[in-house]
This record gives sequence, C-alpha cells and structure tokens, in this order.
Amino acid sequence: MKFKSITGTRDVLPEEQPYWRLIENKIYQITSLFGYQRVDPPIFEETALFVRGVGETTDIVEKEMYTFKDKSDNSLTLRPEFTAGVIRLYLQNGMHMLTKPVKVFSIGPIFRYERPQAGRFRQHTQFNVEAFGEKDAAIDFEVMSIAWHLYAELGFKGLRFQLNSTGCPVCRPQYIEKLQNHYRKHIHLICQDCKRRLQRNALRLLDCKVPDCQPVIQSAPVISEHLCQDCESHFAKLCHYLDLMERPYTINHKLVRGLDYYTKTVFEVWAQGIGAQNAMCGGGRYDGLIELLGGDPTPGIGFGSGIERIILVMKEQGLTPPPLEVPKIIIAHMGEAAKEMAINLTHQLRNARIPVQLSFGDRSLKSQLREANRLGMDHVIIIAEQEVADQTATIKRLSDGVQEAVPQNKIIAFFSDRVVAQS
RNA sequence: GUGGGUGUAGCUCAGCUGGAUAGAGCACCAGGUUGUGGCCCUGGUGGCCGCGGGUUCAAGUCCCGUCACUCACCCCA
Repeated sequence: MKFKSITGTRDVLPEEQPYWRLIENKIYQITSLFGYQRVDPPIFEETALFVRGVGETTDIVEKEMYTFKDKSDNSLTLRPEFTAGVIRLYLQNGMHMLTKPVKVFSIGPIFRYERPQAGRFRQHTQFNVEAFGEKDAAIDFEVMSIAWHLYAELGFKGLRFQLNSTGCPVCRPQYIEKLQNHYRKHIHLICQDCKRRLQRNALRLLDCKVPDCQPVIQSAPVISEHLCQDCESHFAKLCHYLDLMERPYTINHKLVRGLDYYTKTVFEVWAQGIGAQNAMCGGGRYDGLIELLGGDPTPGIGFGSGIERIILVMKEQGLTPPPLEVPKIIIAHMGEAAKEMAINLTHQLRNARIPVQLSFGDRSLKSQLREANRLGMDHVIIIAEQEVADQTATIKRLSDGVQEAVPQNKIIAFFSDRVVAQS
C-alpha cells in the first residue's frame, strides 16, 4: 500500500455513517427548535485572527496550530476552534446590526497538532454554538440546554454539567493575586509545570493532576467566593435556572478552560467511556472577545462539542443509530438481451423511487444469487432467456425462496406497495 | 514535546528458548447444480513477517536505529 492517512486523521467508513446521520439530524432539529441559524466560516483564516482570538499564551496558539504560508506569502491557519472565525464572520457580514441576540451554529472540521489518543485527533469535527449580544444568564442556560437536549435525545445516561465562573476583568485579577500568594507560600511543594503556570497562567494551576500538587489545590482560595457583585449575581442566576429546570450540575472550582477569552460562565458536559477525555463539550461566556476582534463591546457565549467523542460515548453506552436505508432488490440477468432488459428495468424502478441495484458482469446465476444473499437483499429479479421471450421477470423472495413470474409492466406495481424510498 | 505497549494475509491472530517452501479462522473467487442463494464439501487468489542496519552457518524469532499505530502525560472536543 502506497499511501496512508496522516497521523491523527481518520476515515469514516460506511459502518459508522448511521451515527453521523443521526447526530446531524438531531443537531438540525434542535438548533431549529431553539432558533439558531447555521453559518459556515471557511476552514482557514489569517493566522492573526486565531492568535488574537484564542490568546497568544494558550497552548493552542503556542504549539498546536496548523499554520502555513500560501503562495502570496500570507500566513494562514487551519481553524483550531470555531469562535474566532464565527465572530469574524459576524462582524464582516454586518450581522452585528441584526436584532440581538444573534444565535448561530456551525458544524465542521477543526485542526490541532496534538498527539492523538483515545477521543482526541488532529482533525476532528465540532458542533459549535454561539449567541452574541446578550448578557442575561438565561441565555447561558439556553446555550447549555442545546448541548443537553442533543445528548438527551441521543439517549445518554448520567448526564451532568460541570460548572464554574472565572470572573471578569474586575474581579479575576484580584483572585489571581490571592491564588498566586497562596502558591508562593507552598512553592516548594508544587511540580515544575505549576511553577511555570504560576507566572504565566495562574488559573491553570487549579487543574494540575500531579498528586503532589493536590493538597495545594485543595487549600487554594475558591474563585466563586471572590467574584465581584456582577459576576456573582450572574452565576447565582444561572445556578437558579439550572435548579429550576432540574438540570444536574456540579460546581467545579477547578474547571478553568484553556482559552484566555472566557469570562464568567465556563462549563463542560462529562461522560464516561472516552479514555482520559471526559468532556463531550466545553464552552463558556466571552464578554470581551468581540471587542478584542474589532467589534463594539458585545457579550457572547458558546460551546463546542466533538462529534467523534459523541460517537465514542454512544458506542460505550450501547446506543445504536437506525441503519441507513439501502436497496433490498437486485436484478440478475443471463445473456446480452436479458442484460439490456435489466438495465432498462433498473432505470424504470429508480425513476419510480424504488431503490434497486443491478448485477454487473456476465456471471453465473448462482454467483449472482450468492452476491444477492451476501448483500442482504430481500428480492432478486431474474431475467434470462425465458423471461426475455415472454416479457416477464422472475421475482424471487430470498427469505423463503418463493418465486413468481411477473409481467414486466407490472413490476413497479409489484414493488411499490412494499418498498418505499427514503426521502 | 515526554513515557509505556504493539507492528506477521483485506480483518482477528498463531508462530515455544533463532533451524519450514511463513500458518489458522473469517472474508474474497471458483467448482460440487452449463437457470437458483443461505448450510456443507473441495480447490484457489492473497504476505519484501513496518522499514534500515547489525549479530549468526542460519533472523518472523536476538540487538540497535527508525517509522507507524495505540494508550497515557501536557493540553483539549
């Protein structure tokens, strides 16, 4: 074999397509139910958009972007997430003049140069939702509900939100200061990575998994107790709405997401069954980002959900999608005249929206029937010398082998009341 | 970028401490019925044993390197 797929990419074979079809259909139903419209930004943008939007000090920008130069020497990057591109689309196309909130979703591939492992790839597919221009905590709840609905309709068990607030430019710096003070007192106890985090990205100290660091995390100040008035009441309202609608959630003080732009709400939905990765979706509020990317000050909230991870969890939980419809009729033939008749009949049946396959080549009837059996057909239409002579076709039912001669002009009628094509 | 595991047929895997023309099951093709599938029987196609080097009379088997896959870390969907 000469070529193989690139590290971290995968082929989606026919067996897996029912999962994709089901999930996509649910996404269309739910977004329509909630009033979100689809937008499709391009797969690549100028590099600066992502550097600005995602944050220069994030791991994504520092080491995970697929960045390349085009023939005009422009630096371009395959999108490592949706939000920055969707905001660019929103601003460039004047959508900021629309009645707010502006509610949109996207589906498509995302690229990050990482070491692949269970539930993580270099190219994966995300379902992404964004709502621009509304600061009410009720929309935080609505956006979270979209993810919830999707997983619930797919039949997931044991769903639970992980929730936290990361504050805002008013209260977060004060909290970070307290956190840093706490860590400086225990600096001799923490790991090398944490020493680096202490300087560069103090919030990330909280989700370190090194055992030695856990006591320091346990005793660290909790951000939700250090929020400003505005952030605290926003967080309280969101929790209230979740309580009201009986959505299970855990306030997770250690949930701080890897992107710089989050303010106030951050959340994930967790599931078991995807190895070390347990987040099926992740998102939050980013009230300063649109302004940072050149728009008017506008609040926003969104999330991304990895479809490959959804499929992994479905498989883990034994959730099977309905099979895609395939033809259950095949036309077998013997002899050149019969073959021509078969080609013609195939055409007629397909025009009548009856799914049908044609047998190819000039093989023994035995071989064609064996093929029909392997393909899981319900009926075989046999056309040979005899059928050509009297303008009939032999229709054989494979389940019990019963067969009958049907005049060729009655074949469509024969099938139309027992086979309905998928629309 | 770091660490562990694994690379033999399309797929799942045997191949013991180095000594065959490299195997099995499934799948595929054909025949057993020159107009009839499934079950069964018979035969067949298909492998530079990941790649490169080394040790040896002899390497699928041992050593080194490399690449790929995989799991985990960092981080994330």
